[in-house]
Amino acid sequence: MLYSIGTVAKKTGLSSYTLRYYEKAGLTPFVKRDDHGRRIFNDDDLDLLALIRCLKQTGMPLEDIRQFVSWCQAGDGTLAERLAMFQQQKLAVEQQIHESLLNLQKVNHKIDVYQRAVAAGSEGLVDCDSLSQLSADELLAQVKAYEAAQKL
Amino acid sequence: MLYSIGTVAKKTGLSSYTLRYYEKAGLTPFVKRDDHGRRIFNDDDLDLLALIRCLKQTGMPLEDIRQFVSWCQAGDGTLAERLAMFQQQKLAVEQQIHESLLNLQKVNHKIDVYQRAVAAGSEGLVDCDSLSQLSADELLAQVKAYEAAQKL
DNA sequence: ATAGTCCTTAGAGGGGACTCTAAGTCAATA
DNA sequence: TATTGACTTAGAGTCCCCTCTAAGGACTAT
Repeated sequence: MLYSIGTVAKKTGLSSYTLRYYEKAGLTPFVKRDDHGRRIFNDDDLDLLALIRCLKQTGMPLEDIRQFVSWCQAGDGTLAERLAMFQQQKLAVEQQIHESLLNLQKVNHKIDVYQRAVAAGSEGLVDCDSLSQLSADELLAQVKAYEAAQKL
Repeated sequence: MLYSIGTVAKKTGLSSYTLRYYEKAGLTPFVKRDDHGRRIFNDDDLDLLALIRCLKQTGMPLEDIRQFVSWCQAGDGTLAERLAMFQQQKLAVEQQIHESLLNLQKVNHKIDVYQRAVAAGSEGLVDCDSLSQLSADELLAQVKAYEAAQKL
């Protein structure tokens, strides 16, 4: 299957502006053109776009993604570099999850505090910073409950 | 205890530039001055800064944080708003964790693919997109192992 | 007493990632 | 045939969040 930029924009959630911007930034050198100079995307391109999207979501700068794509273009000689990149990105994502869990904990504590404050009618009546930490198990139980709810 | 802006910068990891920028943006109207006009932070201020940092980490725009701080300044009449804000932010953080777990899964899959490719010497020899999804339990086991390693 | 360090202010500069405008081409439809 | 709509390009503008500069004042150590 072949797709125009507009179709790809709808399918990926990236605007056509963004898709052209990505091309200019060297992220999508693989996209071909038709005989009128218009971009045509195929299914492999969509897969790679999805991967680019994933990497961007994990906080990787466009420049690093560009590097990765150019390694892909360069062929099998760059397999080790690509593996190393993903291994590093794995650490980054794990770190993000770690921080998000800590943030969730703080936010949950605040919800608890404010619920009691609303009930009491005043913030002064509740202990606002006795941050009774949840255990790792309790945190994981929260994540698990959430995932169950989402059928992840 | 009282602290100068430089001390606070070291303690919080926010630069003194950033601390002044936050004040200009209305995030820290609570910070007092000494008789030379220099900012002096107390321990409550550090607590609030830590909270601001947490909210920012969860992706909240500075403008929304400013709103929250002004609710705090306004007193008990705004408790419900603050509770609602944290409840909404809880959903945001849970969503972030959800996405991070999916990203971790994709990255892990890529690591697997590239490890096999490196072993085989070519990308062409391995199935690159049979994304054999991990179960939620396996994902959680990963998070748990990571947390155990970090003594969270 | 002189350098160094810290602070103040207003305002300019920068980076990342878009987001859009303007002017033009092309193909299909009423 | 005329218009609509999707596409092209280069380049300007925007948004968020800093990050720094310049010019100057005050304290601290040598």
